[in-house]
Amino acid sequence: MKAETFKVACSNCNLRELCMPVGFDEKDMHKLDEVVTTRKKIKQGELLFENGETFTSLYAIRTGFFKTSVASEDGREQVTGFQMAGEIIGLDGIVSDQHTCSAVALEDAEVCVMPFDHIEDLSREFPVLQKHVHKIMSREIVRENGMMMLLGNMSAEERLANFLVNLIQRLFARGQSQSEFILRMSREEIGSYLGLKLETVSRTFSKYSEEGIIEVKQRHIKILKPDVLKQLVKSPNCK
Amino acid sequence: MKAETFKVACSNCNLRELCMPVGFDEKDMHKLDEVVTTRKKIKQGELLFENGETFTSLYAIRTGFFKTSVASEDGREQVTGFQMAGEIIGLDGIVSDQHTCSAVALEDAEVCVMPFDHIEDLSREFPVLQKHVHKIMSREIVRENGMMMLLGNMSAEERLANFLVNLIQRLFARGQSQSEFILRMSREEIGSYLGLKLETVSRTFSKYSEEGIIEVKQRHIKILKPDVLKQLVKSPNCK
DNA sequence: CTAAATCTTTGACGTACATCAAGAAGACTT
DNA sequence: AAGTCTTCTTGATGTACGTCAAAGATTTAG
Repeated sequence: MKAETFKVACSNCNLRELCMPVGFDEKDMHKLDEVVTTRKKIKQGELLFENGETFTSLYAIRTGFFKTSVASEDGREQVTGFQMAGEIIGLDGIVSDQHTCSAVALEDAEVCVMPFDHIEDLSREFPVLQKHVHKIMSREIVRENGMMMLLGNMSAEERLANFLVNLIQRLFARGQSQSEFILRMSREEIGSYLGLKLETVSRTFSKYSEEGIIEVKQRHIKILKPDVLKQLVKSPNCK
Repeated sequence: MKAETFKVACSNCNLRELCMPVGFDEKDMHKLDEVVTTRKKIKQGELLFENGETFTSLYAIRTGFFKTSVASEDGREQVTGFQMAGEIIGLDGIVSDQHTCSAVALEDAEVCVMPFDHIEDLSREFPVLQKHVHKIMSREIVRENGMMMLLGNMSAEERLANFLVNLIQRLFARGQSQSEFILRMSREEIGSYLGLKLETVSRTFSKYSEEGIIEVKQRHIKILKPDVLKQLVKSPNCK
């Protein structure tokens, strides 16, 4: 059940600053529109791509929310990231021409399909696009370095604080409320991402709640003391 | 104390198949030599680059062995990788024009310095180089996804088995003995990489040793039952 | 509107790994 | 060759988080 497709352009996309390079003049901007061939709608719970699937395209998220995950031989799942509007997914597929993780929509979503061949062709023509692609990939590498720090060194409390602060920052960058939001993922998915069990995630939420740092009602989160939360975060030290 | 530098070429480098793209003809091959400006020697214990340092170049390891690590605000260290001959380091620096991790030589080493500007210029000219750069970055992303699985889901025994099997495979690709080798890193560094304490690493080595899977004498490792070790590895499932 | 299914919370208890500590084995120094 | 330092091993003990279980809360199905 493949979702509908549309023909669209980056040049007048309100997310452009989040997902595409700046510094294009009018003329080049329209050439850049060629990066995106179509849009695609993904319903909640559906796969955008799956482990093992042939890699053809990167996807820019226009609306909605995704999780990516890898699976071990014996079926354990590790959530490797949560992605929202303006973010690019599919980079894992480049190395071997097939995806090594799966991407599932956690709410109804729409993505811009960017065939990687187009991206490569255009980025030979436009150095600013080339640079941008490199930065996107490097950013992902740096993010995962940070996740290794989190998974290898941090306590449950630090992990969850990290998770929440990161979420807040990304919501802020999108002009959404930083103090109140709805989690798109289950406790189990948060746990998988943070290397914890769902019970531990739940207990840690409760602990923060008792301490008056946040207010939790199922998936509704209200941040009462963002500063306390930020103090709990010992993010990788960038000089 | 900056190390000496040399002028050299990829075209006659014995590691080319590990670190550079194949499918170049004679003429292009010599253009590719421009990627590497100089070589640089790094003594054991010295830094190749450091967190916070301005990013200029990627480095291809010619000889020697490195670790990369990130540090948290409060000083905890997370080893993010061990790199050997033919591997490329420095990708973390691209996104913000400064390095976010540090690279230390664990034995005397020599690297090829590849200014990233050159790489970008040349890869606009040579699609095969462009593709190769993309694959290197994607490979690192996939590797780190695997590390997240390891750190988030695996027992100490699985982690160490994973570590050893990975090491063996990379030694094999370099024509070295897969059954006997010397670890270049301390128990503490292995522990940091695997999200364990050095005592746990040591105990797990001892356990494998008691079970006749490996022979351990300090940093000398002999693999007696590679198959048993491989069975312990539940690597990410690639369809 | 009721029933079933799913998700979340909370409690009681277990365990894998961490911590603390001390000795042994190498590795560098003079 | 003796002494110092660092790394590694092993034991005893502690603890943060996992596991198991049951009772709300919420969503979906009929």
